[in-house]
Amino acid sequence: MLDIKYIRENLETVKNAIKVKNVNIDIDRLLELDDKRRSLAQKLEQLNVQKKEAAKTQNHELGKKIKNDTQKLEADLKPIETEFRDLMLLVPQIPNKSSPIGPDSSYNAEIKKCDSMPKFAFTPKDHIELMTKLDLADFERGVKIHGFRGYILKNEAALMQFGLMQLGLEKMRERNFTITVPPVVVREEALISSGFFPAAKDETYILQSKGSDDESANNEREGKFLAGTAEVALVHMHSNETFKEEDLPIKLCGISSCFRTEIGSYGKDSRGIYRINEFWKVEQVVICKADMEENERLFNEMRAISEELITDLKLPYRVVNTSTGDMGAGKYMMHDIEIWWPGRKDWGEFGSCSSLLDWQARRANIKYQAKSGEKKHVYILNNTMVASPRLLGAIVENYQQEDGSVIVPEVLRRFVGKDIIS
RNA sequence: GGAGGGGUGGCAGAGUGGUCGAAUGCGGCGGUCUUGAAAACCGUUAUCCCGUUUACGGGAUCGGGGGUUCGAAUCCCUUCCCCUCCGCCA
Repeated sequence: MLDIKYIRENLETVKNAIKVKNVNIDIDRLLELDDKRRSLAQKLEQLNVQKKEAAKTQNHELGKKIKNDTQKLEADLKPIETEFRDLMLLVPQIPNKSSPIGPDSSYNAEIKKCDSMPKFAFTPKDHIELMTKLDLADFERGVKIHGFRGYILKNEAALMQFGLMQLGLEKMRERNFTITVPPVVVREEALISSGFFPAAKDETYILQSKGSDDESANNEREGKFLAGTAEVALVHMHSNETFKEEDLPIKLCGISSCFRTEIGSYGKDSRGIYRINEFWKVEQVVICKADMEENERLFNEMRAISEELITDLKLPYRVVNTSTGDMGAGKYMMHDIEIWWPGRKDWGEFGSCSSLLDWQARRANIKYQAKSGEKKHVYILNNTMVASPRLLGAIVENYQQEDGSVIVPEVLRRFVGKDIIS
């Protein structure tokens, strides 16, 4: 969310952001609603003054009339407020100037690439074939249980997955992140705070809470949702809180299962473990003061942690500066780290490092008291630490040998108990 | 799943229809006293919004939403959360 005052005063900037981010929102309608709501609110305030007077003198006649007028005005105001609020949630963050402008990922710009790319003396197989043959994954039975995009991770793959998570956690601990295991079943508020709702509602699993047989009892009940990332919890956990500047930055790490419907990408990556409905993730979220230099410093720091992990795993990777249309409405800037998958013969996303500035903080109402005394919204950043089993696919494809066996990366051997899977 | 109690300012805690944005205590800030500090005493101390704009005016807020009433922290409905007891269960 942006400040409505900022929107009013920087209309061209906001309109441009809407354009380059490919967001569908009628900004003129928003401004019209803003005018209406402010003028109605003023009238209501005046009526309230009169109401107080009438109540003091116990003037029933006048009071009734004022009450009537108030109710009429309120009835007018309510739908305006609702529509205003709904539109406000769709206004995107103004993107960083360095981000390439373009509607989709084809405009992403490579800004860094590792030194050496792998060379194979044979034609590398993809992870589906490798994992199936080595009994590391069972896709057929996974589908039997879950349906389309189902999978079962098995044997060394299962061990490696939690080894990877553990490696990520060790890096988080070294850097004094607070390690958490937050809820993945979340209320709607949490998804609005973190910015996933209303835009990404399609991608979120909804749970029926209780009393589902009894419609009358269920209508008012709060529905619950399955979070697509621990970011949801890590952002919302501090909603309606005010930090002291000296306590920032707050560095949080969340371990969680993640759930995504992948509606809208039915045709994409329909096999394997690249795009699935449930996976595990270790996520970083950092809350800092509203300062661009601090924001950039932390952004680079967070990205470097991910790069360090990939370097430990000796995987070929690159970093791309994500284009405005691909980064998501709330983001100020986003760098994707991509790993080369020799079997797929393509770069595959490992994770995204993002800064949203105060866009989430305004939704979640997270502030800090600056040393100067004034209260400001915090800046919030997030980055993937480990996402698995996707990462396993990249490992298997890169560490395969001609006979179909897979070497276990050195840093993972202590979790798997062997050097080679065959 | 059943029965009951409760959500009030930074914290504790009064207030059950008007005089309440809210007693009192603690904490915070400023001052008096003191060589300094403590104690004591005096004063002050919520957030948000709108308009005017250095001091200003007004409004909203007692978990959230709705209702009753001339008037709601207070009454009613609903929802969220916390606590106690019983039951069930990992």
